[in-house]
Amino acid sequence: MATPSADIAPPPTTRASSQSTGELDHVVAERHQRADARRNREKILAAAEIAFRELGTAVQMEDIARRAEVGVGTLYRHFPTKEHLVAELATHRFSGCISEAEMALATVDVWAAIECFVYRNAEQMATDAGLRDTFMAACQSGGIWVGERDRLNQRLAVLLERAQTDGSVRQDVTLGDVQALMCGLSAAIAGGGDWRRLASVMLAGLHAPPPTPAAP
Amino acid sequence: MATPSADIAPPPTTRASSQSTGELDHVVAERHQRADARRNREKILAAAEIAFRELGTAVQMEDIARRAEVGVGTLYRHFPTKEHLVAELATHRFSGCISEAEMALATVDVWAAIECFVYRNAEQMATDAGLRDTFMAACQSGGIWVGERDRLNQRLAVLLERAQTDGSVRQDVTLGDVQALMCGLSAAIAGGGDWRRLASVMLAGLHAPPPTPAAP
DNA sequence: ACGGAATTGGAACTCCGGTTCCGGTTACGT
DNA sequence: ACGTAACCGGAACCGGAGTTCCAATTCCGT
Repeated sequence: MATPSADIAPPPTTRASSQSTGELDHVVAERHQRADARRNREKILAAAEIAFRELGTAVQMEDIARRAEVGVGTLYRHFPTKEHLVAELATHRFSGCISEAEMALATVDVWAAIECFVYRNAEQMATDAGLRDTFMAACQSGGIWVGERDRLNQRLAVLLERAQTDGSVRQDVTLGDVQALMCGLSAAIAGGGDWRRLASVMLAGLHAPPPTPAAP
Repeated sequence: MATPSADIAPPPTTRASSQSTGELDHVVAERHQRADARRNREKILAAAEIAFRELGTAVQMEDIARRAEVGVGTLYRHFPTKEHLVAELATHRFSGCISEAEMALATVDVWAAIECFVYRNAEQMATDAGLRDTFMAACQSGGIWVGERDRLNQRLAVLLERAQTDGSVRQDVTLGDVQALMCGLSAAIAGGGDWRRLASVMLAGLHAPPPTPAAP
Protein backbone atom coordinates (compact mmCIF):
# COMPACT_ATOMS: atom_id res chain seq x y z
CA MET A 1 0.00 0.00 0.00
CA ALA A 2 2.83 2.36 0.79
CA THR A 3 4.71 3.88 -2.12
CA PRO A 4 2.45 2.12 -4.59
CA SER A 5 3.87 3.81 -7.61
CA ALA A 6 7.60 3.80 -7.88
CA ASP A 7 7.52 6.23 -10.75
CA ILE A 8 4.44 6.28 -12.86
CA ALA A 9 5.55 9.26 -14.83
CA PRO A 10 7.56 12.11 -13.46
CA PRO A 11 4.88 14.69 -12.82
CA PRO A 12 5.67 17.96 -14.53
CA THR A 13 6.14 19.69 -11.23
CA THR A 14 9.27 21.77 -11.38
CA ARG A 15 10.99 20.17 -8.47
CA ALA A 16 14.21 22.15 -8.10
CA SER A 17 14.87 21.35 -4.48
CA SER A 18 15.84 18.35 -2.44
CA GLN A 19 17.66 15.53 -4.10
CA SER A 20 18.80 14.02 -0.85
CA THR A 21 15.41 12.63 0.09
CA GLY A 22 15.80 10.19 -2.74
CA GLU A 23 12.17 9.09 -2.82
CA LEU A 24 8.60 10.29 -2.81
CA ASP A 25 9.24 13.73 -4.13
CA HIS A 26 6.02 13.47 -6.03
CA VAL A 27 2.83 13.41 -4.01
CA VAL A 28 4.41 16.10 -1.83
CA ALA A 29 7.92 16.43 -0.64
CA GLU A 30 7.49 14.02 2.27
CA ARG A 31 9.70 15.78 4.82
CA HIS A 32 7.37 17.17 7.39
CA GLN A 33 4.02 17.28 5.73
CA ARG A 34 1.73 19.63 7.52
CA ALA A 35 -0.83 18.00 9.78
CA ASP A 36 -3.90 19.24 7.93
CA ALA A 37 -2.41 18.04 4.69
CA ARG A 38 -2.05 14.53 5.98
CA ARG A 39 -5.57 14.72 7.34
CA ASN A 40 -6.90 15.79 3.97
CA ARG A 41 -5.03 13.02 2.27
CA GLU A 42 -6.83 10.57 4.48
CA LYS A 43 -10.20 12.15 3.77
CA ILE A 44 -9.51 11.99 0.07
CA LEU A 45 -8.43 8.40 0.16
CA ALA A 46 -11.46 7.42 2.20
CA ALA A 47 -13.86 9.24 -0.08
CA ALA A 48 -12.17 7.93 -3.19
CA GLU A 49 -12.35 4.41 -1.84
CA ILE A 50 -16.11 4.59 -1.45
CA ALA A 51 -16.72 6.44 -4.70
CA PHE A 52 -14.54 3.98 -6.57
CA ARG A 53 -16.34 1.04 -5.14
CA GLU A 54 -19.58 2.60 -6.23
CA LEU A 55 -18.73 4.01 -9.63
CA GLY A 56 -15.59 2.23 -10.71
CA THR A 57 -13.09 3.88 -13.01
CA ALA A 58 -15.80 6.24 -14.13
CA VAL A 59 -15.61 8.33 -10.96
CA GLN A 60 -15.10 11.97 -11.62
CA MET A 61 -12.40 13.86 -9.84
CA GLU A 62 -14.83 16.56 -8.84
CA ASP A 63 -17.11 13.97 -7.32
CA ILE A 64 -14.34 12.61 -5.18
CA ALA A 65 -13.32 16.11 -4.14
CA ARG A 66 -16.87 16.92 -3.17
CA ARG A 67 -17.25 13.76 -1.11
CA ALA A 68 -13.97 14.48 0.61
CA GLU A 69 -15.12 18.03 1.27
CA VAL A 70 -12.08 19.36 -0.47
CA GLY A 71 -11.35 21.38 -3.57
CA VAL A 72 -10.15 19.70 -6.75
CA GLY A 73 -6.94 21.63 -6.38
CA THR A 74 -6.24 19.84 -3.14
CA LEU A 75 -6.97 16.55 -4.81
CA TYR A 76 -4.34 17.28 -7.42
CA ARG A 77 -1.86 18.36 -4.82
CA HIS A 78 -1.98 14.87 -3.36
CA PHE A 79 -2.36 12.90 -6.55
CA PRO A 80 -0.80 14.41 -9.66
CA THR A 81 -3.25 12.65 -11.91
CA LYS A 82 -6.50 10.77 -11.90
CA GLU A 83 -4.54 7.83 -13.16
CA HIS A 84 -2.34 7.98 -10.09
CA LEU A 85 -5.28 8.03 -7.73
CA VAL A 86 -6.98 5.19 -9.52
CA ALA A 87 -3.73 3.26 -9.52
CA GLU A 88 -3.55 3.65 -5.78
CA LEU A 89 -7.05 2.29 -5.34
CA ALA A 90 -6.52 -0.50 -7.84
CA THR A 91 -3.27 -1.44 -6.20
CA HIS A 92 -5.06 -1.68 -2.91
CA ARG A 93 -7.49 -4.14 -4.47
CA PHE A 94 -4.74 -6.15 -6.03
CA SER A 95 -3.08 -6.42 -2.66
CA GLY A 96 -6.24 -7.90 -1.26
CA CYS A 97 -6.41 -10.46 -4.03
CA ILE A 98 -2.78 -11.31 -3.68
CA SER A 99 -3.04 -12.01 0.01
CA GLU A 100 -6.06 -14.18 -0.65
CA ALA A 101 -4.12 -16.02 -3.30
CA GLU A 102 -1.33 -16.56 -0.81
CA MET A 103 -3.79 -17.85 1.69
CA ALA A 104 -4.90 -20.31 -0.98
CA LEU A 105 -1.31 -21.30 -1.61
CA ALA A 106 -1.00 -22.22 2.03
CA THR A 107 -3.90 -24.64 1.84
CA VAL A 108 -3.39 -28.33 1.27
CA ASP A 109 -6.57 -29.09 -0.66
CA VAL A 110 -5.72 -27.17 -3.81
CA TRP A 111 -9.11 -27.36 -5.43
CA ALA A 112 -10.91 -26.22 -2.31
CA ALA A 113 -8.49 -23.35 -2.10
CA ILE A 114 -9.23 -22.33 -5.65
CA GLU A 115 -12.95 -22.52 -5.06
CA CYS A 116 -12.60 -20.39 -2.01
CA PHE A 117 -10.47 -17.88 -3.84
CA VAL A 118 -12.90 -17.51 -6.71
CA TYR A 119 -15.96 -17.29 -4.50
CA ARG A 120 -14.39 -14.67 -2.33
CA ASN A 121 -13.44 -12.56 -5.29
CA ALA A 122 -16.82 -12.96 -6.90
CA GLU A 123 -18.50 -11.83 -3.75
CA GLN A 124 -16.41 -8.71 -3.61
CA MET A 125 -16.89 -7.98 -7.27
CA ALA A 126 -20.59 -8.00 -6.65
CA THR A 127 -20.31 -4.89 -4.52
CA ASP A 128 -17.22 -3.23 -5.86
CA ALA A 129 -17.30 -1.72 -9.32
CA GLY A 130 -13.74 -0.58 -8.82
CA LEU A 131 -12.58 -4.15 -8.36
CA ARG A 132 -14.40 -5.21 -11.50
CA ASP A 133 -12.91 -2.41 -13.52
CA THR A 134 -9.51 -3.24 -12.13
CA PHE A 135 -9.71 -6.82 -13.32
CA MET A 136 -11.01 -5.78 -16.71
CA ALA A 137 -8.28 -3.23 -17.15
CA ALA A 138 -5.68 -5.69 -15.97
CA CYS A 139 -6.48 -7.95 -18.90
CA GLN A 140 -6.28 -5.36 -21.58
CA SER A 141 -2.58 -4.89 -21.23
CA GLY A 142 -1.15 -1.49 -20.75
CA GLY A 143 -2.48 -0.36 -17.40
CA ILE A 144 -0.20 1.38 -14.98
CA TRP A 145 -0.20 -1.31 -12.35
CA VAL A 146 1.12 -4.14 -14.52
CA GLY A 147 3.54 -4.91 -11.74
CA GLU A 148 0.81 -5.70 -9.26
CA ARG A 149 -1.07 -7.73 -11.79
CA ASP A 150 2.00 -9.81 -12.50
CA ARG A 151 2.56 -10.36 -8.83
CA LEU A 152 -0.95 -11.78 -8.63
CA ASN A 153 -0.48 -13.82 -11.77
CA GLN A 154 2.62 -15.32 -10.29
CA ARG A 155 0.59 -16.72 -7.39
CA LEU A 156 -2.14 -17.90 -9.67
CA ALA A 157 0.37 -19.64 -11.89
CA VAL A 158 1.59 -21.74 -8.98
CA LEU A 159 -1.95 -22.49 -7.92
CA LEU A 160 -2.90 -23.52 -11.42
CA GLU A 161 0.16 -25.67 -11.81
CA ARG A 162 -0.56 -27.56 -8.62
CA ALA A 163 -4.21 -27.98 -9.48
CA GLN A 164 -3.38 -29.38 -12.87
CA THR A 165 -0.79 -31.68 -11.38
CA ASP A 166 -3.27 -33.22 -8.97
CA GLY A 167 -5.83 -33.31 -11.75
CA SER A 168 -8.44 -31.03 -10.25
CA VAL A 169 -8.30 -28.55 -13.09
CA ARG A 170 -8.51 -29.21 -16.81
CA GLN A 171 -5.09 -29.75 -18.31
CA ASP A 172 -5.58 -27.46 -21.25
CA VAL A 173 -6.33 -24.18 -19.52
CA THR A 174 -3.52 -21.68 -19.32
CA LEU A 175 -2.71 -18.88 -16.96
CA GLY A 176 -3.91 -16.50 -19.63
CA ASP A 177 -7.23 -18.26 -19.70
CA VAL A 178 -7.58 -17.94 -15.95
CA GLN A 179 -6.85 -14.27 -16.18
CA ALA A 180 -9.39 -13.85 -18.96
CA LEU A 181 -11.91 -15.82 -16.96
CA MET A 182 -11.55 -13.56 -13.95
CA CYS A 183 -12.08 -10.68 -16.30
CA GLY A 184 -15.13 -12.43 -17.73
CA LEU A 185 -16.44 -13.10 -14.27
CA SER A 186 -16.23 -9.40 -13.56
CA ALA A 187 -18.22 -8.59 -16.62
CA ALA A 188 -20.77 -11.28 -15.95
CA ILE A 189 -21.33 -10.08 -12.42
CA ALA A 190 -21.54 -6.52 -13.65
CA GLY A 191 -24.06 -7.85 -16.14
CA GLY A 192 -26.40 -8.55 -13.31
CA GLY A 193 -26.12 -12.28 -12.78
CA ASP A 194 -25.97 -13.85 -9.34
CA TRP A 195 -22.33 -13.99 -8.31
CA ARG A 196 -22.67 -17.30 -6.53
CA ARG A 197 -24.07 -19.09 -9.50
CA LEU A 198 -21.73 -17.45 -11.97
CA ALA A 199 -18.70 -18.34 -9.92
CA SER A 200 -19.97 -21.87 -9.53
CA VAL A 201 -20.45 -22.23 -13.30
CA MET A 202 -16.97 -20.98 -13.93
CA LEU A 203 -15.49 -23.31 -11.35
CA ALA A 204 -17.44 -26.25 -12.70
CA GLY A 205 -16.08 -25.43 -16.13
CA LEU A 206 -12.53 -25.41 -14.86
CA HIS A 207 -12.99 -28.53 -12.80
CA ALA A 208 -14.73 -30.57 -15.42
CA PRO A 209 -12.95 -33.34 -17.29
CA PRO A 210 -11.00 -32.60 -20.47
CA PRO A 211 -12.48 -30.47 -23.20
CA THR A 212 -15.64 -31.48 -24.94
CA PRO A 213 -15.07 -32.91 -28.38
CA ALA A 214 -17.93 -30.83 -29.73
CA ALA A 215 -17.53 -28.86 -32.91
CA PRO A 216 -19.86 -26.78 -35.03
CA MET B 1 -32.22 -4.85 -40.94
CA ALA B 2 -34.58 -2.44 -42.65
CA THR B 3 -36.14 0.28 -40.54
CA PRO B 4 -34.14 -0.88 -37.56
CA SER B 5 -35.17 1.95 -35.35
CA ALA B 6 -38.89 2.57 -35.21
CA ASP B 7 -38.37 5.79 -33.32
CA ILE B 8 -35.28 6.05 -31.25
CA ALA B 9 -35.90 9.65 -30.41
CA PRO B 10 -37.56 12.09 -32.72
CA PRO B 11 -34.57 13.93 -34.14
CA PRO B 12 -34.91 17.64 -33.61
CA THR B 13 -35.28 18.25 -37.30
CA THR B 14 -38.11 20.67 -37.85
CA ARG B 15 -40.13 18.49 -40.12
CA ALA B 16 -43.03 20.69 -41.13
CA SER B 17 -43.88 18.89 -44.33
CA SER B 18 -45.31 15.56 -45.35
CA GLN B 19 -47.48 13.67 -42.96
CA SER B 20 -48.81 11.36 -45.61
CA THR B 21 -45.61 9.32 -45.88
CA GLY B 22 -46.34 8.05 -42.41
CA GLU B 23 -42.93 6.52 -41.82
CA LEU B 24 -39.23 7.06 -42.11
CA ASP B 25 -39.24 10.80 -42.02
CA HIS B 26 -36.02 10.70 -40.10
CA VAL B 27 -32.90 9.50 -41.88
CA VAL B 28 -34.07 11.53 -44.92
CA ALA B 29 -37.51 11.99 -46.28
CA GLU B 30 -37.52 8.67 -48.15
CA ARG B 31 -39.48 9.72 -51.18
CA HIS B 32 -37.04 9.73 -54.06
CA GLN B 33 -33.66 9.82 -52.44
CA ARG B 34 -31.06 11.01 -54.87
CA ALA B 35 -28.81 8.33 -56.32
CA ASP B 36 -25.55 9.68 -54.91
CA ALA B 37 -27.13 9.95 -51.49
CA ARG B 38 -28.02 6.29 -51.49
CA ARG B 39 -24.55 5.47 -52.70
CA ASN B 40 -23.02 7.44 -49.87
CA ARG B 41 -25.26 5.76 -47.37
CA GLU B 42 -23.90 2.43 -48.50
CA LYS B 43 -20.33 3.62 -48.31
CA ILE B 44 -20.93 4.88 -44.80
CA LEU B 45 -22.55 1.69 -43.66
CA ALA B 46 -19.76 -0.40 -45.13
CA ALA B 47 -17.04 1.72 -43.57
CA ALA B 48 -18.84 1.86 -40.25
CA GLU B 49 -19.23 -1.89 -40.27
CA ILE B 50 -15.51 -2.42 -40.58
CA ALA B 51 -14.54 0.31 -38.18
CA PHE B 52 -17.03 -0.96 -35.62
CA ARG B 53 -15.72 -4.46 -35.89
CA GLU B 54 -12.26 -3.14 -35.30
CA LEU B 55 -12.80 -0.52 -32.62
CA GLY B 56 -16.17 -1.31 -31.10
CA THR B 57 -18.32 1.38 -29.58
CA ALA B 58 -15.26 3.55 -29.28
CA VAL B 59 -15.20 4.40 -32.98
CA GLN B 60 -15.13 8.07 -33.67
CA MET B 61 -17.56 9.59 -36.09
CA GLU B 62 -14.77 11.37 -37.87
CA ASP B 63 -12.94 8.10 -38.31
CA ILE B 64 -15.94 6.52 -39.95
CA ALA B 65 -16.43 9.53 -42.17
CA ARG B 66 -12.83 9.40 -43.25
CA ARG B 67 -12.98 5.72 -44.06
CA ALA B 68 -16.16 6.26 -46.02
CA GLU B 69 -14.48 9.12 -47.86
CA VAL B 70 -17.24 11.44 -46.80
CA GLY B 71 -17.57 14.52 -44.62
CA VAL B 72 -18.94 14.26 -41.12
CA GLY B 73 -21.82 16.41 -42.24
CA THR B 74 -22.87 13.72 -44.66
CA LEU B 75 -22.63 11.17 -41.91
CA TYR B 76 -25.02 13.16 -39.81
CA ARG B 77 -27.35 13.63 -42.72
CA HIS B 78 -27.86 9.89 -42.84
CA PHE B 79 -27.70 9.13 -39.13
CA PRO B 80 -28.93 11.85 -36.81
CA THR B 81 -26.73 10.63 -33.99
CA LYS B 82 -23.81 8.39 -33.25
CA GLU B 83 -26.17 6.41 -31.09
CA HIS B 84 -28.39 5.79 -34.09
CA LEU B 85 -25.54 4.59 -36.22
CA VAL B 86 -24.23 2.33 -33.49
CA ALA B 87 -27.74 1.03 -32.92
CA GLU B 88 -27.95 0.12 -36.58
CA LEU B 89 -24.72 -1.82 -36.41
CA ALA B 90 -25.59 -3.44 -33.11
CA THR B 91 -28.99 -4.42 -34.43
CA HIS B 92 -27.33 -6.04 -37.37
CA ARG B 93 -25.28 -8.13 -34.99
CA PHE B 94 -28.25 -9.05 -32.91
CA SER B 95 -30.01 -10.20 -36.04
CA GLY B 96 -27.15 -12.53 -36.77
CA CYS B 97 -27.30 -13.97 -33.28
CA ILE B 98 -31.04 -14.34 -33.42
CA SER B 99 -30.99 -16.29 -36.63
CA GLU B 100 -28.30 -18.53 -35.19
CA ALA B 101 -30.44 -19.04 -32.12
CA GLU B 102 -33.35 -19.97 -34.36
CA MET B 103 -31.16 -22.39 -36.20
CA ALA B 104 -30.38 -23.92 -32.82
CA LEU B 105 -34.06 -24.09 -31.98
CA ALA B 106 -34.61 -26.13 -35.11
CA THR B 107 -32.09 -28.74 -34.02
CA VAL B 108 -33.16 -31.90 -32.24
CA ASP B 109 -30.11 -32.41 -30.09
CA VAL B 110 -30.55 -29.43 -27.80
CA TRP B 111 -27.20 -29.59 -26.11
CA ALA B 112 -25.33 -29.87 -29.38
CA ALA B 113 -27.29 -26.90 -30.64
CA ILE B 114 -26.30 -24.85 -27.63
CA GLU B 115 -22.69 -25.80 -28.00
CA CYS B 116 -22.76 -24.82 -31.61
CA PHE B 117 -24.45 -21.53 -30.81
CA VAL B 118 -21.91 -20.59 -28.16
CA TYR B 119 -18.92 -21.61 -30.23
CA ARG B 120 -20.11 -19.66 -33.21
CA ASN B 121 -20.66 -16.56 -31.17
CA ALA B 122 -17.35 -16.90 -29.43
CA GLU B 123 -15.60 -17.19 -32.73
CA GLN B 124 -17.18 -14.02 -33.98
CA MET B 125 -16.50 -12.17 -30.78
CA ALA B 126 -12.86 -12.98 -31.25
CA THR B 127 -12.72 -10.77 -34.30
CA ASP B 128 -15.49 -8.28 -33.71
CA ALA B 129 -15.10 -5.71 -30.98
CA GLY B 130 -18.45 -4.31 -31.96
CA LEU B 131 -20.15 -7.59 -31.19
CA ARG B 132 -18.43 -7.77 -27.84
CA ASP B 133 -19.44 -4.24 -26.92
CA THR B 134 -22.95 -4.98 -28.04
CA PHE B 135 -23.26 -7.93 -25.70
CA MET B 136 -21.75 -6.00 -22.85
CA ALA B 137 -24.05 -3.06 -23.38
CA ALA B 138 -27.02 -5.37 -23.72
CA CYS B 139 -26.48 -6.59 -20.18
CA GLN B 140 -26.24 -3.23 -18.55
CA SER B 141 -29.83 -2.36 -19.17
CA GLY B 142 -30.71 0.87 -20.82
CA GLY B 143 -29.29 0.56 -24.30
CA ILE B 144 -31.35 1.68 -27.22
CA TRP B 145 -31.84 -1.72 -28.75
CA VAL B 146 -33.52 -3.37 -25.79
CA GLY B 147 -36.09 -4.68 -28.21
CA GLU B 148 -33.59 -6.68 -30.20
CA ARG B 149 -31.98 -7.98 -27.08
CA ASP B 150 -35.30 -9.20 -25.77
CA ARG B 151 -36.03 -10.89 -29.06
CA LEU B 152 -32.78 -12.80 -28.65
CA ASN B 153 -33.48 -13.55 -25.02
CA GLN B 154 -36.81 -14.98 -25.99
CA ARG B 155 -35.10 -17.57 -28.18
CA LEU B 156 -32.51 -18.31 -25.56
CA ALA B 157 -35.20 -18.78 -22.95
CA VAL B 158 -36.81 -21.53 -25.00
CA LEU B 159 -33.46 -23.13 -25.65
CA LEU B 160 -32.58 -23.03 -21.97
CA GLU B 161 -35.92 -24.42 -20.96
CA ARG B 162 -35.58 -27.36 -23.30
CA ALA B 163 -32.03 -28.04 -22.24
CA GLN B 164 -32.96 -28.04 -18.61
CA THR B 165 -35.91 -30.29 -19.28
CA ASP B 166 -33.78 -32.91 -20.94
CA GLY B 167 -31.18 -32.44 -18.24
CA SER B 168 -28.30 -31.25 -20.36
CA VAL B 169 -27.97 -27.94 -18.53
CA ARG B 170 -27.80 -27.33 -14.81
CA GLN B 171 -31.22 -26.78 -13.32
CA ASP B 172 -30.28 -23.74 -11.32
CA VAL B 173 -29.06 -21.40 -14.03
CA THR B 174 -31.47 -18.72 -15.15
CA LEU B 175 -31.89 -16.79 -18.35
CA GLY B 176 -30.30 -13.86 -16.61
CA ASP B 177 -27.28 -15.98 -15.86
CA VAL B 178 -26.99 -17.02 -19.49
CA GLN B 179 -27.12 -13.41 -20.55
CA ALA B 180 -24.50 -12.47 -18.01
CA LEU B 181 -22.36 -15.37 -19.14
CA MET B 182 -22.46 -14.23 -22.75
CA CYS B 183 -21.41 -10.85 -21.50
CA GLY B 184 -18.66 -12.46 -19.49
CA LEU B 185 -17.55 -14.45 -22.48
CA SER B 186 -17.21 -11.22 -24.42
CA ALA B 187 -15.04 -9.74 -21.76
CA ALA B 188 -12.95 -12.85 -21.39
CA ILE B 189 -12.31 -13.02 -25.11
CA ALA B 190 -11.53 -9.34 -25.16
CA GLY B 191 -9.16 -10.11 -22.30
CA GLY B 192 -7.04 -12.10 -24.64
CA GLY B 193 -7.91 -15.70 -23.90
CA ASP B 194 -8.37 -18.30 -26.59
CA TRP B 195 -12.04 -18.22 -27.60
CA ARG B 196 -12.23 -21.95 -28.14
CA ARG B 197 -11.05 -22.82 -24.68
CA LEU B 198 -13.05 -20.09 -23.00
CA ALA B 199 -16.22 -21.16 -24.71
CA SER B 200 -15.52 -24.74 -23.84
CA VAL B 201 -15.00 -23.89 -20.18
CA MET B 202 -18.23 -21.97 -20.08
CA LEU B 203 -20.11 -24.78 -21.75
CA ALA B 204 -18.62 -27.35 -19.45
CA GLY B 205 -19.73 -25.23 -16.53
CA LEU B 206 -23.27 -25.09 -17.81
CA HIS B 207 -23.36 -28.75 -18.68
CA ALA B 208 -21.90 -30.03 -15.46
CA PRO B 209 -24.01 -31.66 -12.79
CA PRO B 210 -25.72 -29.55 -10.13
CA PRO B 211 -23.83 -26.90 -8.23
CA THR B 212 -20.86 -27.72 -6.10
CA PRO B 213 -21.58 -27.73 -2.40
CA ALA B 214 -18.38 -25.84 -1.80
CA ALA B 215 -18.32 -22.84 0.47
CA PRO B 216 -15.61 -20.53 1.81
C1' DA C 1 2.77 37.10 18.41
C1' DC C 2 4.86 37.08 13.97
C1' DG C 3 6.55 35.75 9.34
C1' DG C 4 6.69 32.91 5.85
C1' DA C 5 6.29 28.43 3.83
C1' DA C 6 2.84 24.98 2.99
C1' DT C 7 -1.73 24.27 1.75
C1' DT C 8 -6.26 25.23 0.05
C1' DG C 9 -10.28 26.14 -3.10
C1' DG C 10 -12.41 26.76 -7.13
C1' DA C 11 -12.58 29.55 -11.27
C1' DA C 12 -10.50 29.18 -15.58
C1' DC C 13 -8.24 26.63 -19.07
C1' DT C 14 -7.24 22.61 -22.20
C1' DC C 15 -8.42 18.87 -24.81
C1' DC C 16 -11.34 15.90 -27.19
C1' DG C 17 -15.19 14.00 -29.41
C1' DG C 18 -20.01 14.72 -30.85
C1' DT C 19 -22.99 17.92 -33.36
C1' DT C 20 -24.45 21.93 -36.11
C1' DC C 21 -24.39 25.18 -39.89
C1' DC C 22 -24.17 26.98 -44.24
C1' DG C 23 -21.92 28.30 -48.69
C1' DG C 24 -20.81 25.58 -52.53
C1' DT C 25 -21.89 21.51 -55.53
C1' DT C 26 -24.58 18.01 -57.94
C1' DA C 27 -28.25 15.26 -59.73
C1' DC C 28 -32.48 15.22 -62.03
C1' DG C 29 -37.14 16.82 -63.99
C1' DT C 30 -38.60 19.77 -67.69
C1' DA D 1 -29.50 23.60 -71.29
C1' DC D 2 -31.57 25.38 -67.06
C1' DG D 3 -33.37 25.86 -62.42
C1' DT D 4 -33.84 24.20 -58.20
C1' DA D 5 -34.21 21.04 -54.50
C1' DA D 6 -31.28 17.71 -52.49
C1' DC D 7 -26.89 16.89 -51.02
C1' DC D 8 -21.98 17.56 -49.67
C1' DG D 9 -17.89 18.96 -46.87
C1' DG D 10 -15.59 20.49 -43.15
C1' DA D 11 -14.82 24.54 -40.25
C1' DA D 12 -16.87 26.11 -36.20
C1' DC D 13 -19.30 25.24 -32.11
C1' DC D 14 -20.44 23.02 -27.67
C1' DG D 15 -20.31 20.53 -23.46
C1' DG D 16 -17.98 17.54 -20.38
C1' DA D 17 -14.06 15.86 -17.82
C1' DG D 18 -9.23 16.34 -16.49
C1' DT D 19 -5.82 19.69 -15.11
C1' DT D 20 -3.64 24.19 -13.90
C1' DC D 21 -3.00 28.45 -11.44
C1' DC D 22 -2.78 31.73 -7.94
C1' DA D 23 -4.82 34.84 -4.37
C1' DA D 24 -6.33 33.80 0.16
C1' DT D 25 -5.75 31.10 4.14
C1' DT D 26 -3.71 28.15 7.61
C1' DC D 27 -0.24 25.89 10.20
C1' DC D 28 4.11 25.96 12.71
C1' DG D 29 8.96 27.24 14.17
C1' DT D 30 11.04 31.06 16.47
